[in-house]
Amino acid sequence: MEKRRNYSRKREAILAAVRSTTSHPTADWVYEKLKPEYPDLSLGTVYRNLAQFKQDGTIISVGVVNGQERFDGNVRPHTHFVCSNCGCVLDIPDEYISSERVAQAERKYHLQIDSTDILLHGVCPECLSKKQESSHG
Amino acid sequence: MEKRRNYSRKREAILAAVRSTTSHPTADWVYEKLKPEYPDLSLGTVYRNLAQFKQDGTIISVGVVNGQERFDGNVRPHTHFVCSNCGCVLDIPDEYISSERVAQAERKYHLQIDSTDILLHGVCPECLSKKQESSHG
DNA sequence: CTCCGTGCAAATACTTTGCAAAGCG
DNA sequence: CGCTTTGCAAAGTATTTGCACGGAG
Repeated sequence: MEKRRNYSRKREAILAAVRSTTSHPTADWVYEKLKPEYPDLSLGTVYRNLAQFKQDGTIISVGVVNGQERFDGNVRPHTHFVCSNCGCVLDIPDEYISSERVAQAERKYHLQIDSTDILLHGVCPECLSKKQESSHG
Repeated sequence: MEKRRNYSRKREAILAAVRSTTSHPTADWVYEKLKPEYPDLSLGTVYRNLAQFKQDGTIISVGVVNGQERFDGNVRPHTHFVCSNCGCVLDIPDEYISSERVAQAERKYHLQIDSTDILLHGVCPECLSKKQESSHG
């Protein structure tokens, strides 16, 4: 039933790349990052492996930002912030919804809830300070 | 500065279509729904108007589900649930994050937060009961 | 030797865009 | 009339997939 999984150096590298950053990378970012060390790496492989990791729960998907899916190697519950100005994705360490409330919602609405994603949208600190500067001019 | 906005029967129809349902439609759904009454409607127009409504805050985007952006005519704060089995999007009336907590996060992390989206992932009631049935067989 | 993993390129799928024509004010 | 909106079709972009070959067990 379970599919056998062979070792692959590239797969390891892809996972390591996602885990190496808090930038919530795209498939293409991972590809570009690994390309120098793995010149024959192909984008399809990156996509295939990311999809597999995501399905396994080894990584999570933050969602699609500006048309590109963003991944996160940090699978502990936390919150994400997306800057509508520069498109960056930031981690917010706080967890705003307790597992009790999730369990409550499951009962109340007859759902099975597997994950809880919170996405805040707005302007990041960096973009905020740039805006302030320019408004002084 | 503000761009002038002309009346358009099709634009009205597009907004009405999104508001007419709680299915959190895609651009294509809106297009197909209006096509019979507006045979010369084009998909590009639907995309253009949805983008505009979203920017105006007249509608909101639930996010991208299975590669397609889902919209919602209900702009009051609420929560969304996405079924990983059938892809449906359900409204959860509850609001899990108070505006006080949002304001707190803004101060704590030096952000400007414009919207708070909560996306629960799991299995919807309908798919749950189907699974139960089939496990009896 | 037998499957799994991959490169490559083609195919998909959704969304965006340029342009000329039609519509609103 | 001037600016907005649209249809149409082409282009753009991210992602997926088929297939033959190289690699792990």
